[in-house]
Amino acid sequence: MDGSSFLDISLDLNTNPFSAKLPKKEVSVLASTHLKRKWLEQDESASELREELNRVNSENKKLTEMLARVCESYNELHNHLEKLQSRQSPEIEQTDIPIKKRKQDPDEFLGFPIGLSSGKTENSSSNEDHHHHHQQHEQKNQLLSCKRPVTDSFNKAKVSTVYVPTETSDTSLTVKDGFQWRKYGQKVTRDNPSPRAYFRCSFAPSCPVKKKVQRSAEDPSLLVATYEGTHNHLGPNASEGDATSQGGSSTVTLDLVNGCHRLALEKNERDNTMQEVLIQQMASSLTKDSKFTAALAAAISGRLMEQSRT
DNA sequence: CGATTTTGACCTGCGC
DNA sequence: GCGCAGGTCAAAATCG
Repeated sequence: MDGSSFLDISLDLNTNPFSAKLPKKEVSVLASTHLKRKWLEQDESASELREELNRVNSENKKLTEMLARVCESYNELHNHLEKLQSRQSPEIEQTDIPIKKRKQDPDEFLGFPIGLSSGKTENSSSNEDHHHHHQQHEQKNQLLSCKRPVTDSFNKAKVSTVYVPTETSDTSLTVKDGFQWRKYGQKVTRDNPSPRAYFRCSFAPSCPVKKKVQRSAEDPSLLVATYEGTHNHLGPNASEGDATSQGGSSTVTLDLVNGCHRLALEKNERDNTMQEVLIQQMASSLTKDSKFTAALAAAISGRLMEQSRT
């Protein structure tokens, strides 16, 4: 996927909405000194405003450049990752989306582009090889197996994995993704000392989405969130009904993760997971930058106001 | 007081 | 058939 296809870096941050409306210095004949003073005051504040706007404009430019750089490095990373993947597991390319069954051949699993299943080195000993395979199998099943009687629709439920960097001291096992979740279970699993938390979307039973969150055994600073299924509703911050309706609301909620998540779901399973990992990391680092989020919020609200005017 | 979380019990599928 | 492990349920506890 081309990074720039979902991130329009030509975004007009709209931080200069008044530039076209600045009063031209037409000298009119002012009859009284009172009026003259008033005009001088206005002129002064206008020049102050202009200065401020210039400053904001240059900041805007810097942000745009920053964004372009981020997209560039995203594309580089993505290409690099694809190259690595095609070199390491060419057979993977030919397989379809795996069915969630315990008997699933581990090699067919496509959901772990990074780390989790590659922490142990390959060993030529058949016994250990088997053991290694078994461990991989277990790890993968950990995130995929579903032993409940499943309906057809559930069987087709999309599974995606998201890695979220967190503080190692944070034991809450919460991943902020814009949706509201209700925890319904927690379990300690065999090959990971940290427990796994089970969440259902708060809109359940109408929304079938579930997620599992567990700290990565290999990198405790990472939370591994596994999503099953797709939301059949908007996020809690969105207006009800039509996703495209902006409804003239002046509130802008930055939900980069969610938006990208939805985009990624349109691709196949493997790409989906890869993209989400990268997107998640990008989004989390961007949303941590308060300046960026503020500027983006201003830009979006500016756009909305502009649209509502036209 | 309703919503949410916790946690032990129970269910289910799989391998032996 | 049995044991194991992951997933879910539901009563109790906690929170806002």
